Order: sequence, then C-alpha cells, then structure tokens
Amino acid sequence: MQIEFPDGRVQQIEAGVTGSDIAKGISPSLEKKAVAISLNGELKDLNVPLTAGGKFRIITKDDPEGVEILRHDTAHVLAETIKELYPDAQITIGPVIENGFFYDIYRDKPFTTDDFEGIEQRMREIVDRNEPIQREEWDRDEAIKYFESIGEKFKAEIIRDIPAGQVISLYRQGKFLDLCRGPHLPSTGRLGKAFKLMKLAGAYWRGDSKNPMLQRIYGTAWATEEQLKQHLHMLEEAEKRDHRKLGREMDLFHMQDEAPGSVFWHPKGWTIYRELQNYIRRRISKVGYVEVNTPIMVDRILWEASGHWEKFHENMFISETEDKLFALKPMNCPCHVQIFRQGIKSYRDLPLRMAEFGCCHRNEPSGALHGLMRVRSFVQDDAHIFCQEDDITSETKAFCDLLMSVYKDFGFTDVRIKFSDRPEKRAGTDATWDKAEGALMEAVKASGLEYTLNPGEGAFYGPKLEFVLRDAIGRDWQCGTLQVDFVLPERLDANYIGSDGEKHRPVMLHRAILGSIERFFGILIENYAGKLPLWLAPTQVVIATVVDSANEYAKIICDQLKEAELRVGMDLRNEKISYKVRDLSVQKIPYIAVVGAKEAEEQTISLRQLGSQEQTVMTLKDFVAMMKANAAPPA
RNA sequence: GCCGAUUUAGCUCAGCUGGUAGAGCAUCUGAUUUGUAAUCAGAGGGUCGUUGGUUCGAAUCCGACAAUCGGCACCA
Repeated sequence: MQIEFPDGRVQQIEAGVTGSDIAKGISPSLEKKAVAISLNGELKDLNVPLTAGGKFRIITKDDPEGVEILRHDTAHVLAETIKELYPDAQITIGPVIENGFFYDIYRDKPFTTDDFEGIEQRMREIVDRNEPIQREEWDRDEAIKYFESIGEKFKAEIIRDIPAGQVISLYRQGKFLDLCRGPHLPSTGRLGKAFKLMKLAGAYWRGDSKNPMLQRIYGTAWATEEQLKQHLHMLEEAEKRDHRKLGREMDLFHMQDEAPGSVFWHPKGWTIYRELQNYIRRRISKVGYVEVNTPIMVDRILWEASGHWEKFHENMFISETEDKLFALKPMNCPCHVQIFRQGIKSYRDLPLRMAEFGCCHRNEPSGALHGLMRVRSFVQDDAHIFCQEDDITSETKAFCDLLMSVYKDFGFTDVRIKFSDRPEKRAGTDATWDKAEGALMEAVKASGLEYTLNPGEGAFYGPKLEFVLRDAIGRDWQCGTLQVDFVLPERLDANYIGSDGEKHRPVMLHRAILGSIERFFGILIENYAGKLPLWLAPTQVVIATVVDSANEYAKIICDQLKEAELRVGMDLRNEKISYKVRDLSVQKIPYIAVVGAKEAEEQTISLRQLGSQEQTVMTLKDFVAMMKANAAPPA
C-alpha cells in the first residue's frame, strides 16, 4: 500500500508500520515534534499500525490540530492528577476549548484556587514520568462495568449513551484509564509544561440546570512556554480594556446596589451615548425609516395577545395599579403594531420602516448581569419593517448593506452571519415557518454574504439572521439581528389593503444594528481600549496652559472651538505642563493644545495627539479648521 | 436562578492566630509660574457591604441577606 504526503510525494509502506516509524524515517527531529497523524483527513495516534494507505500528513505541535491534541492530553493529565490527589472525586468530561481545556469533576468538597498549585505540581510530575499513552478498544458492557466498579458513575452514563455500533475506545496512561475518542500523544512526556490552571467554576452535568452541579477546572495549554507567556500577556491586555474599569477611570458611568443591572450615565458617558444614537438616527433616516416613541408601561393584555406573557412573564417587571396589571415593556414590537394599526394602511404605505430608541426592561437572572454587556434596562436601535412578502428579499439586502456600512464606520470589518431556524418552543404553524425560513434564506443568499447555519436558535415567532463582529483583539460579539415574523401581525391583527382591494397581513421584519446601545457602548470602549475616535470622544481637545499669563489666550481658543461645536476643555491649573500632559493623556483626551507666552504672542498653538510624542505648531485659524474637519462624525 | 470567590477611604490595595484601622494615588490648603507622561510641604477623609450571633472585646470567628467577580443555565 502507499501513502501520499501533502507535497504530492508518494511512499510505499508495509501494513503495520506506524506514523511514528514514518516520521522517524523522514527525520528523527520530526518524530520528536510529531503528536499524531492525519490519514485521509482522519486524525490517528502516532503509534497505531496503519492498515490502509492514502493521503498522509504528520501533525506536529505547530499545527492547529496538534495543539488541540496537546490540550486534550493536558486535560487527561489533569484528570489523572485529580484521581491521584482526590480519590473520592468522579471525573466526567474534559474537552478542548479555545486556548485550552476544562475538566468537569464531581466532588462533595469544593476545590479552591489554592489547590491549583498542588495540582499543577503533580501534573508536571506526571509529565516527567513520561507514561506511555495507549489506546484500547473495549466492549461496551465491560467498559460500563469497569467504570461502575471504580465508582465513575458519570463515565458509565456517557458510555451507555454512545450509539450502538460505535467503537468504545479507552486510553491508558499509568494507572489511569479514561474514555476518549482520541487521538492522543504517545506519552505524557510529550506534553511539555506550557500549561496553567486558570479558573474554577460551577457547571451543570450535561449543561442542564436540573442536573447536579459539577466543578469545572479551566486550564490553558500551549506548544511552547513562549506561547503560554504571550497568551497570559494577552489576557492582561484584555483586562486593561475592561469597560467596567475604563468606565470608572474615564468617568463615563457607574452602577450601584440600589439599581442592579441599570446604568447611571455620567455627563461624559452620556455624551458618547447620544453621539451613537444620533449617528444611527442620521443613518436610518437617510434610508427611509421614521422614528416613533411608545409607552414604557403597557397592560398585560397586550403581552398576552403578542405571546410574550406566556413565554417570558417571569422575566418581565410588573406593576399593579388599581385593578390592572402592567408590565414594563421588554421590547418595542407590540407597541409598533399598535401604531401601524391606527387608521387604514394601504400597500402604497409599505414598506413602513418604524424605528424607536425605546427603553426596555428585562428581569435578567441575577447571575447573568455583567457590566454594560448584560443589563436589565437598555435601549436598542430597534426598528420594525412592515412589508409585503415580496419585499423580504430587497429589505433584507438593504438592511445588510446598511449594517455593514455602520460597522465599517466603527472599524469592524470582520463580520459573520448566522442563520437561526425554528426553535422547539415556537408560535405559528409549520407552514408559516416553512414560508418564513424560505423567504429569509432566499434573502440572505441574494445579499451575497456568507452565513453559517445555527439550527434551532430562532426567536419564538420567526427565524433570524445574527450578525457577529470581531473586535480589535479578536473577540466575537453578536450585535445585529434581523428576524422574519409572520406571527405577530397575525396575533395582533395588523393588516393593510392590497392592490386587489382586499385585506392582507403584512410581514414584520424585526431588526437592530448595534443591538443594545449599552452593550455596544461597552464593546466600543473595549475595542478602542478607551481611545475613542474623535467624533465620539466626550472631550475632544483640552487647552493646557504653561503659565498663568496665557490663560486669557486659552479662553479665546476655547470660545472659538465651542463656536465650531467642538467639545473642548481648559486646563488652567497651577501645575507644570508635563503634569498636565500626563494627566490629560491618562484621561485619553485625543488632542492637547499647549499654549504658553510664545503661542499667545504668535497666535499659535502647540498640538499633541494622544499616543504620539510629536508636537505640531500651527496657527489658531488652521487649528480650529483642522479640528472641525476631523471631529465630523461619519456621514 | 445554580456553583465558587469577593466586599476595608473617591480609586488600587495592606491589616498575621480576635484588643475598635493604614499606604500610594486622588481631594483640599499653602508655597512654586513652570515648555510636553507625576514640583514640594501640610491637612481632611472610613459605623471595615447590611444585619443577626459568639465573646469582656469582632474589619478579623459563625449565620442570613445584598451586590459584585468567574463560570454554568438563561437571553424575546
């Protein structure tokens, strides 16, 4: 039989030869770096005798698949360590995740992060022991019996659930035997020591909140110490940009115990917030949206009619007054239908694009709250497009164009789309869902954008597109959405008169670009690390004086900048200029205009931009013109 | 909501095995009039998250509650 290498070279091999043998044949150093092989796209252990030929590749620690195997092995070594140090613990599953792995463990006594040092120590010992890792294929019943005999009930349960006919493979290293699909390294010594335990958290068995709570140990693992160091450094950087920290440091907003999940916006934060809102206002009004505003508190009757009460009433804030039960609106759509229903609508009025920056409240579970990213009181850049079925494609395409253009203005160009179809619990008939999913699918195809399927994740009233953007440090955030809804217009009895003179149901497209403005604000702060583009910066420029005698001149400059509608401040404090420059830089002020006796004399300023040491001297007139031009928001 | 951790001055954090609190930065006052990332000196500031309990005595030990943090579950 023969194998073919990625470069096209073909080699004859005999049956029974292992990947390890082949690697050694190429070079001993390659064999040392190898972690597994890929045969016809399938990953296999290095030491498994080959029984067939085909497309062959040696996987090393440098390959993405190689690092995954290494992480998986690290999880196994963690499990082995846990069984050695805490024999009463039961192990469950330990998969690879981004940058590392975790292992879920059942044990009565909680672990603490103080245990990490001892665990890591023992893990390193197991690496030093260089235990061979061997694959074994077991009979299902034997495997169940074995794991039950050693008290590993969770493992036994997993094996029971493996579909019949599938091979039950176990991997043995030292005295430790774990259920695993593989592949694995040939021995624990190959792992290296570029790993670290990171976090401890609770996690439900099989992800179901009705099941027992397990303890999850998170770890990170890399091919080299250098990569581990880099990763830890990246985490530090992410921590530095945390919007909760920057929000406090930059005096943008705060939250307090008396209003958990709600934001107290400070003047600077609110300036940014309003800029964002007004930017969206300009963008949507240009493409045919109208803006409305609807009540925050609405009778439960409307929520029952829309279907929200049944599904979400536990997460709604309610208020009883006289004999009525009101709910704070968790979303705007039912209110928009009420506006649509006023008067008689003609097909000539469609598509009607109705936008609202409505304040919505959702009683999110306490454990879900997270800074600005998950709040209980928020505003979306929400809109509903009432249209005819034939309009879905063109409206979807127009929306995708708008959304991409908006994201681009914030510097987000890496955007992915997820197509989420019918969930298990849903409103509307299957025929309606067929129609809605078909129409949305056709629309997204027509938009020419790439998408991935996200089965079962649609809203209860319709399928949706979800727009995921990638930020400056590579994190993904789901922000925009577009949902096709045939259900709500029906339930809330919206209709229009068609060209045939008959009544028809409009289709509703629910859509948002930024999503929650609170959350998008947080994403922006972290994306820019607080260094906002000029048009968003709450203070765009500060005039800093070198001596008191320049104060009058500073005030003249300040007035002129205000006249040009710039957000300007003055630093007339009795401090050295280097102190002011440091202080204003720490505050992330985009521009500092320094003026002393010389500038006052010559009617100039000395300009310094955030992040640069350079000083540019320019005339006052040029300076004001330049600032005005640069501070203009995107169209 | 569930698991674990945390909560001390505006911020960041000390405070060992119980004897009623401390630093740096910030703030205020004074001196200094200064040329591009921290001038010097002094002062003020805390019911130690809230609330019960143990104790002669609690920031410290125990309980309840709240909020926050890390996850899980949830996310119209």
